[in-house]
Amino acid sequence: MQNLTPLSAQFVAHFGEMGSRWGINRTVGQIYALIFVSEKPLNADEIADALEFSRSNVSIGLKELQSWRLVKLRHIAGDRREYFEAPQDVWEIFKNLAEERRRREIDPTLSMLRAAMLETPGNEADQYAQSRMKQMHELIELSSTWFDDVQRLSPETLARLMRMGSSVKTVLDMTDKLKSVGRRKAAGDE
Amino acid sequence: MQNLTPLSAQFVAHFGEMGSRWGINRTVGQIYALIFVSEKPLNADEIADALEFSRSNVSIGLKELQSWRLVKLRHIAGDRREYFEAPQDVWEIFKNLAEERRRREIDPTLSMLRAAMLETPGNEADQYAQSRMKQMHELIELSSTWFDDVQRLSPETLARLMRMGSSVKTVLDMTDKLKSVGRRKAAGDE
DNA sequence: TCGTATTTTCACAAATTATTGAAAATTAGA
DNA sequence: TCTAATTTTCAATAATTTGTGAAAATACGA
Repeated sequence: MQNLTPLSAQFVAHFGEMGSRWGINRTVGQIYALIFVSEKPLNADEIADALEFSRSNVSIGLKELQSWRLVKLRHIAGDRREYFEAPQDVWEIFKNLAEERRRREIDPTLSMLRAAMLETPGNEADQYAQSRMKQMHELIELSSTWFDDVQRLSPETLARLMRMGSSVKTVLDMTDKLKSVGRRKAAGDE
Repeated sequence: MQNLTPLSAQFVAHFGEMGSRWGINRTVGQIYALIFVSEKPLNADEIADALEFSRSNVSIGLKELQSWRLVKLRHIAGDRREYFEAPQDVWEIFKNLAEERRRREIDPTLSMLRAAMLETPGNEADQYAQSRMKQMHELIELSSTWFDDVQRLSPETLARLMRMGSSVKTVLDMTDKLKSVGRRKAAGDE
């Protein structure tokens, strides 16, 4: 790799290797890694040059990264070329990625399952199959609306929640107790 | 697909199509779907038969699913063949999957980043690159220890937490207030 | 509008991954 | 140990995905 320090080269190579596990390809992984660690935005030629990929390959890779919202297009005054950079805030990156994955990997399944819920099972086996699909549907629905909610929290709140770890349970229990007291004060049990 | 009701056939086909997005292949996706909606455990021949795959392909697919901990091997009395089933509890499935993904898709990156943190940056660009890697490392570390913690919660507690959605913030704030009162009572500020 | 810098598309070649049938290995009883 | 049922491996081929260079399209300033 042209011009890369060992530190960056290692990072780029790792992203290349992991790319396929992450559902992007080697090239795309490397391009992203390069952009991520670069202080200033890069143009396609710089990337092709640094990674020794063909210009067209870089073009396709950048399209792919844009579709994942992993890179942002930037224009630099007095330069016609398109420059790319990764968002500064890693939380933003995380959220974009999660959203995009959800859109591609989860939502289609959710609608398939919703449709399956509406069918009338034809026999005993079908009835079981549908009940399994229902369980899956509920789990996915729950976790994805939860994700929606959490996503709306500020990075600070989110980080706070995470640092809290499993002690959320204690808080949850505490809240329950308070709520039940409130309920008892206000009216009878439901 | 041999013997499958339209409902199951649709489900199986969907998992086949989504497979590649999820990092497994079409065959593996379909095999899993079939096992998931089946009331009783299935053996490899039944699967090959139902999906019209070669026996060897099914064997490879089942190995793959076992490595993901998505299917469990079961033996049936008086039958030498190996039978496979999916865990009953969808939360268990979710957790297994998440754990396995983490092991394969996140942990290797975490160690690469840890190693990168130890290097001494050679120049200004390297210094920036390392700071970016540090940001990434912190984010991943935080979310994965959080995941460890949350995973230890019972399915009920977890479901409760999720249903709570964004109102966790309120609870968090409340807790902070209580804690700060406690601190003030006990000693001075830190 | 033209000319040029830049990006994108596309057909093909290369590489990788999936699938198969047959052969080999394993397993459990007789 | 031998036999038969069952599972796994493997080499071949098929299918899919990735990467390239050249050509086409686009965008912008003169």
